[in-house]
Amino acid sequence: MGGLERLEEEILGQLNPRQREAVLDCSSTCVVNANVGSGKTTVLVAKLLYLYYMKNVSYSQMIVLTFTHKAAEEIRGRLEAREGRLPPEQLTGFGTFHSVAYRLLKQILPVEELGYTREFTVLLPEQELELARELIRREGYKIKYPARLPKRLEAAMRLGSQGRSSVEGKRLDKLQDDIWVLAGALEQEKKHRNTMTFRELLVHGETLLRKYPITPAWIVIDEVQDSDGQQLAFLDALRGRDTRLFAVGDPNQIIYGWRGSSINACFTLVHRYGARELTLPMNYRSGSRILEVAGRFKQYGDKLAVGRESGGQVRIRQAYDPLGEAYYLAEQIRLLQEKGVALEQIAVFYRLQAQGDILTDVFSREGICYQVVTRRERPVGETYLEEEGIAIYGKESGGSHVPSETAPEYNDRSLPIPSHEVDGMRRRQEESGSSSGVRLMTLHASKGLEFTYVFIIGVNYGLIPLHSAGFDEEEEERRLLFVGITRARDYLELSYYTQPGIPGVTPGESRYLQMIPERMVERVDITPVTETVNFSDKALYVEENVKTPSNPVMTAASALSGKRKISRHDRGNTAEKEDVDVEQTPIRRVRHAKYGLGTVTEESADGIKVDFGEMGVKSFLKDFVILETVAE
DNA sequence: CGCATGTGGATTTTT
DNA sequence: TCCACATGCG
Repeated sequence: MGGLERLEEEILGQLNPRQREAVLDCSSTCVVNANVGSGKTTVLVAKLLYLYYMKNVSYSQMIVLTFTHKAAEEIRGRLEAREGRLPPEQLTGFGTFHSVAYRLLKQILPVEELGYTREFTVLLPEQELELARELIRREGYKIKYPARLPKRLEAAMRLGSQGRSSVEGKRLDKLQDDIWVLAGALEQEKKHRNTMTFRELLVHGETLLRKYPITPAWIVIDEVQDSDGQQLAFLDALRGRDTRLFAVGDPNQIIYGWRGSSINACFTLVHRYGARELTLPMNYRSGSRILEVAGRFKQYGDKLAVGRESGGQVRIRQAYDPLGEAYYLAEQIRLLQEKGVALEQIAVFYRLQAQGDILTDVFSREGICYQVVTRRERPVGETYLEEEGIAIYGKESGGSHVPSETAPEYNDRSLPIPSHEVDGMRRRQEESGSSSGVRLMTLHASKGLEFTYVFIIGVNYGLIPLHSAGFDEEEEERRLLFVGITRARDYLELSYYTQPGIPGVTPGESRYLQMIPERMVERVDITPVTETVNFSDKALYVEENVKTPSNPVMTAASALSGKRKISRHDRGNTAEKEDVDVEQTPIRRVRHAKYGLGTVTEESADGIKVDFGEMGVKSFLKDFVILETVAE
């Protein structure tokens, strides 16, 4: 008895009262609203331990669902840190929605009923598209908007045959092409080839679970706020009569509404199952100033309780344009680095991936070590699937059965690493000191991470919130900024462009920045480091910039150490300089890899027109073209 | 074929 | 708001 009590104390001892309440909860459905930094994963793992030791629920009777492999690994890792290594057969219910569905279909559910065999494979999105193109070629389907095939096909598949009849003949269907026929044929073809997409893992899993229910004792879900309709339906089918459901999430961090259903999954669960709702208050990992600012963007639940202890700084800064911003950041980062700050403790967030390009460009030239945090261009899903032993279409599944540790080697298929990343890595190796580099990422990618210094750039109207964001999306944009802000531990800097040079982006600060009371922030107007150059010519720019000693501006480093040397510059002066520079446009000769030598005839903020003589006059987007400036 | 007109989609990312 | 693509007319 004493042993059991000691064990309970060991599991619950580290928790605060609210966390403890969540772990002890035994309602049939419980939704925990976990604020940022409230110890969500700690609670989740404690819950699993508590169920195992105190409630005698074996791990194989639990289904533990996450959205990403990373999250699944973290939970398993923390559990195993306490439990020692657990045999995989006990953990078949642990993993992402998709991997759990996969295992059920492989091992328990009668897939034959749906026209599949146990040897089915998973069809990756690109492969499905390839299959569709093959069908178009083979059957001679006429499909309009070839460039939009992925989206149109997805819509057609989602709506299915019902969607077809409901849309047929109406305005939506006036294109009169074979997209519906293609969708049907593709469905057949996938069954014929014994393969299913990620989505179909859940769809088919749901269908079969409804007919052949399994009854786990507990279902535990991490980050519920991210689930879409299909995942909730799968969950509903997975849940037996006596299954208890424990879901943890944060409605303030719904930033993926655009790819799932627009309804909030937390609210859906509460309505559908009459769930008990609990709230975990925030721990003060961020400085109170930063929390105060974050509170302006919080939409659900209690106001953030702000402790009295000071700490954490928030600054709002004006930047000239994206290039000037990049050089400013390079400077700031160098100063922080000189102060001994580890580069991986510094992060820059932006709204669009394209905004990262100019940063990588400038950082490379300036010798700043960086790392772009993206998942997009790499076959991460594939890598993980292979590690989990999930059979992928077109690759030899080493036998009819489930995962074995013989993972075949197809690493040669991995996509090429973008060159800027190679640069970053090379620099990383050269500089023996820092192991990684400054983190550059979209606000979306920042979710779940934490840094000492955070710079959020381009907080202009038209970027944050994004210009095309409608009324519904607007709230999500606000949550996106909330997520970004709450990643900062000690220092947060928000900046906007006065000359964004991006279509649809208004000069000047976003309405969101005006939502922050002045008393919470310091405002800084910094004379752009870049004001003296025609920003179209990056190469030229660098040369001039290197020669120019940098302005004595207030830096993030000095701000934190208390030394303040703000230099506010006279605006009239700045405007004059700008005028002068815009007018001087020297004749420039450039070289293009394909068209050879040419003369620049016209140039705007993001476009450039070059006369290549016999090859003709070509227009390029500056972001994509590589032009070498030729000296005369 | 060239041109005018209309329409729908744009950005964020995981499995 | 702007851009790419489809369609229809001359």
